[in-house]
Amino acid sequence: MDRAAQGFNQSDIVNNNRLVLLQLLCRQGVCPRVKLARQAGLKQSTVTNITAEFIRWGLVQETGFLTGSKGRRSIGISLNNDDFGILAVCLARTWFTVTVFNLSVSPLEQRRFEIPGDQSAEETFSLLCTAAETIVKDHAPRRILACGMSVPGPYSFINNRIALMTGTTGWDAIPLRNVLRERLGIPVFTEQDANCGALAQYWLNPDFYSTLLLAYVAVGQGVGAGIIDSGRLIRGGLGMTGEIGHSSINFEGPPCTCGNRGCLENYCSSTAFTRMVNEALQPAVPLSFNDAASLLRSGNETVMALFLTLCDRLGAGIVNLINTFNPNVIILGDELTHVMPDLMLRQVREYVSLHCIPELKENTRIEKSLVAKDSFAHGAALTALGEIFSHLTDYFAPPEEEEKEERL
Amino acid sequence: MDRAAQGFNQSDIVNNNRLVLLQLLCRQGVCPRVKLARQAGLKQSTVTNITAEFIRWGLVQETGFLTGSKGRRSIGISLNNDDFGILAVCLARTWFTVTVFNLSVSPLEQRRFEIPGDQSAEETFSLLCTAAETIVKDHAPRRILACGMSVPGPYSFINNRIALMTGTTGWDAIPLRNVLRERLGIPVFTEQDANCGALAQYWLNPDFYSTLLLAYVAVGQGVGAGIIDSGRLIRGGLGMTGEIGHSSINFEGPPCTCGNRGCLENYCSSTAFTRMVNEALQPAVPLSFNDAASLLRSGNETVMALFLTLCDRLGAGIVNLINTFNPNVIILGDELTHVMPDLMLRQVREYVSLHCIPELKENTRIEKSLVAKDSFAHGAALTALGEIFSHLTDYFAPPEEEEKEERL
DNA sequence: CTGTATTAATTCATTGGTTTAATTTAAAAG
DNA sequence: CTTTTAAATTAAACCAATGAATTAATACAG
Repeated sequence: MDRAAQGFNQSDIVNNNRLVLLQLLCRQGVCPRVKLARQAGLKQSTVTNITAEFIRWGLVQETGFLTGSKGRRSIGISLNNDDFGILAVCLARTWFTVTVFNLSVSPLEQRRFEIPGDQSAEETFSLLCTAAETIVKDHAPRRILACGMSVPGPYSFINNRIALMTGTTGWDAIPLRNVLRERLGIPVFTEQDANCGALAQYWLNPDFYSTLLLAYVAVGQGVGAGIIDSGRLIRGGLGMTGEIGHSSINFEGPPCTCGNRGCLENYCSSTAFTRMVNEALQPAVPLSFNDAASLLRSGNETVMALFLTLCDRLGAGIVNLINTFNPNVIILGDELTHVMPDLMLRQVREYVSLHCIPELKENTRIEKSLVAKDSFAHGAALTALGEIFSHLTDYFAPPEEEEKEERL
Repeated sequence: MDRAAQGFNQSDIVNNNRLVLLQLLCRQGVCPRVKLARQAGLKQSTVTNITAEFIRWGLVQETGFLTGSKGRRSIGISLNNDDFGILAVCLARTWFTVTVFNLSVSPLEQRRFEIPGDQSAEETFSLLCTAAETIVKDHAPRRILACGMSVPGPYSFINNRIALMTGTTGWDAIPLRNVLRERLGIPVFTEQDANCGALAQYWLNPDFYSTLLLAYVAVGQGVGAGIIDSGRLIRGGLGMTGEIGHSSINFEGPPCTCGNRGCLENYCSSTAFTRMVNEALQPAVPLSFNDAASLLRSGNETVMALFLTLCDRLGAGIVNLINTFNPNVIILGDELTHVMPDLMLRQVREYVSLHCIPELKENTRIEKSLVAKDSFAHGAALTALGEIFSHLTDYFAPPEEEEKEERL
């Protein structure tokens, strides 16, 4: 028995129907009203009513006629991608980006900043705020409605701080969301990177539109997963669902800082890769991740062997993920997958096909990102967009004021 | 961005509101209309309208006055537990039960049948059908609205057959649901046992009413989990979410029939326990699970040591579950947990507290079943009840016919 | 070139639900 | 005994989706 959330009233209907139409428009770009009606399961007259309101608000535009079919020509409508925008902030451990997107989640401009190793969290955050402010100003008069922010690792939703940002310090003390909102003067929404990745894959790849369960696995300095079940992110009790980096693939394995043994992250993250390469090659000066990645790409046999073993361990983690969630699709992303994506994919698929329950394996596609190269920023934008679409009256003039003005 | 399922219309409102009220009634038993209105977020007049309809249908009854408060005395209403019922069929590997429940999911009568080892699936199923038919007839004139069925292991929702019933054979060929529906003449709904367990815990323990993420772990001949996220079962692509028995806690562990190595089930299931006890004690005649369990209860030191290790392995699986799902509550159930529940609980909690990310651990309660002893049957009943509540007009006369009759 | 079938979009009265506000009922408090 | 408080009901108001009729534009058959 699924739980019915709460009692509905008529405003819930219209809010839901507005959301449905906007989501369809966001995915499809230009599209006639009939098509929207069919896809939403609504009547054409209802769609006419709702879109008329959107057009009054300036949120949606008629883009001209669409030809090709037999009967009366249809009028294409689409989200207003000229006057509005969304800011996406993507915070990683060694860099951050600020990106302005239009409402169809196409990037208009991205600015990237490296984070030097000796920079404090406060300094970085201050630069980040300035970068965000600047790019918003530079895009005037485009109205940036809200800001979405992708943060690495689990993010505590209780106090709006980053909870466990492994590999960096000082971020725990910064109330990211509140400060940024203050500086920008627009609502700010935060989501952890793996969830952003999952959102980007789910919403931006038409193939996955009706996927029942999609998992995005971010293989970076840690390993995290974002999981979307029937179109909804699974968040769990504290919003920390998907911390698979600290699930164990060997209960007798080496101890991890988290208290567990044999954590997946210790076998297959960019950190682990760098560590293993350094241990194997014993270079005079320790190699960075990029150095190790270059060696791998250049075909160094020792590094290659390490990488393949790493992929097998990742495969073990993925098998557990499949047995636990029964996803239709798993998408591998983040730093480590970008080094040799096809090799990794082949090796992981191979391991999975040998170790997974056949029935589950056959129904699980394992892919690299097939759409947005920059999943985290796209997902951050989608996070903000979802909030906007769900609370339209916070962003667009409620009709009663308009009526008053018309009488003057 | 959460996906809006589809366009809503007014009938969706009323269907949802009916469902909300029935779920509240099911949980709370007798309760006045005002309370329902407050909890559902609806106005009193709406509740009056909807309950009036329920009373016309005979689905709900007024039970008399409730006193105590200051103003006008309120009228208690509750589900009609006299005239209607639900049949729950619970199929395990060595036994099955048929149980008649009332609409508040209290068991009225249960009949249990053992399955001899040499009995074929067809024979068992035939006996099961007869038992179901008989108990329904014996409860006439109570109208049994539908039948819910709990089946062991993952159940393929594609062709309504049991897909992977480990430890037994022959079940794959039986279209359980269709045959049983034919025999009983009422709708039949199937759900796998771990999901039934999760449903029972979620709906029948008031403490868990607003739990964001609840996991029920069935430690029986295999290990399976049922996971409820925001009141909805997570099902995955094939309805096989929660097959954690075949997630690995040691990628170099012993091979499993599923193709993987070091599967959780091989360390901590009732099957594994029996096997380990036999290997350790080398008795002349192999011990059954019940024999092994008796030895454990009697304090046999060898068996006790094996059991504690088993609990540690289960703990490793639970830690992975916590890191993967971030549940608020984990409930341990099924066969193996019933042997020495408190000892198991203590040992698992201990392992978890030593191996889990502190922040997650502190926010996860680990419990044994605190309500229904017979979680699977209760969950089967809840499965059927949910279907009834969601499709009321299939079970109760639509109003237009009544109006015609009244005119005569 | 004309007529017909087809399809898209709009308009407006209707429908069917929730809600507002007023009313009735009844117990407790002063 | 009156007043206050609260539950339940009732009837009118309200509001979003809908159905039916209308307008508009196109392809295609003859």
